[in-house]
Amino acid sequence: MAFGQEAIEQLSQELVGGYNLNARLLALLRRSPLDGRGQERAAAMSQELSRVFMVSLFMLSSRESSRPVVDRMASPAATITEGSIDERAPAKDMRICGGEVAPPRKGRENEVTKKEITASPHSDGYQWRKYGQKNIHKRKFARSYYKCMFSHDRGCRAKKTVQQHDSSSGHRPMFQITYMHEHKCQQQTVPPGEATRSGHFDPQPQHAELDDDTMASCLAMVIGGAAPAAPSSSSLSPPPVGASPSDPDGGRTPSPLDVSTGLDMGISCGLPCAPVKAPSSSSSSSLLLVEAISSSDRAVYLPAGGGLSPSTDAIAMDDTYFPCSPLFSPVAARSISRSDDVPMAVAGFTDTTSAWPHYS
DNA sequence: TTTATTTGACCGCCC
DNA sequence: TGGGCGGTCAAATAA
Repeated sequence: MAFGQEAIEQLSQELVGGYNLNARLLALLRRSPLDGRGQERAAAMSQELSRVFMVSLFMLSSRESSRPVVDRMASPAATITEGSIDERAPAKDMRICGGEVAPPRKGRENEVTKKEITASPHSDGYQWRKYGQKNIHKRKFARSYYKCMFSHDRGCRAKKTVQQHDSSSGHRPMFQITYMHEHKCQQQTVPPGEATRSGHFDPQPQHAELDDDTMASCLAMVIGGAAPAAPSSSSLSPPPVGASPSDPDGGRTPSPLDVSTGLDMGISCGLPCAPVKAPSSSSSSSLLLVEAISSSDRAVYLPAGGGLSPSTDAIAMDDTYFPCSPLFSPVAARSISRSDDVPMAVAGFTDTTSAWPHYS
């Protein structure tokens, strides 16, 4: 599930290979006209690029989930929805419990409407109130219980439980969310940047699923250096607030990038490929690493429009950069500062000399 | 002072 | 029938 350093390096190597290959292909195509031999070489390079895609996707899928690549492309991102499940239906014998099949255990009269596995347990656009937490037998992490914020006012019975996977305690925690009862409160999804005091929702309710175009765009950006599809206008709005990964229960501790902190960084979060601004400080590196707020993952930010140049001089400090995390997960982002005296205040470029994504 | 979260206690289902 | 366990309540606590 979690990406180890070795896996990340493998994936990086694959993508670096794809990048170099594409550069050669581009150079070849610019040599016009292509003779027969040139066309053959271009076709071979294209095939190799396809292989890079497949290998990379396979690595992602085999480490992140057991779902087939194609399946996940139809419903990408780090959220795996199991669809409508009613525990009172015959399927109850196949309860999913940390990826294992557990024996059936009939619960209260709670109609399970959906289960999903996600890195951002609050990405559903609804406002919830936590009403309990319980250590579950043989589970490493406590289960949190939430009610719809309007359960009292509007009689909405919607509930959800959040259970962190035992195997996801490392770099990329994953959570199983179980929803019970449909919302009857006509609650509007929370608009970006509009945080409640509890901060108990994901500010980008719809971002949990990337459409195919976005996915393809991100892939194209990684492999070919093309600019990603323009994100929706809302992605350029001020940075909304995401829940902290270390606090899946939606604690009240403000996020370091809370809107109210007034940070002037152009860091957006939430939507896939939301742009960030490079820091004004000088750097010789080509890579902006940011840490995802909602998943504790780190996303890689690439320069918009031109892809990455082998030359680090090509990185303009005031350019806009787009995220493209290895999992293409639409995550909220906050910057990482290597400076001890200004923790998490400004985005920082790493010291890597590689012109290609490097994860640390 | 208000509101949300935490946490121990209690309740009910299941084995 | 009793114990184990998950779900919920509500007082205490924190922000």
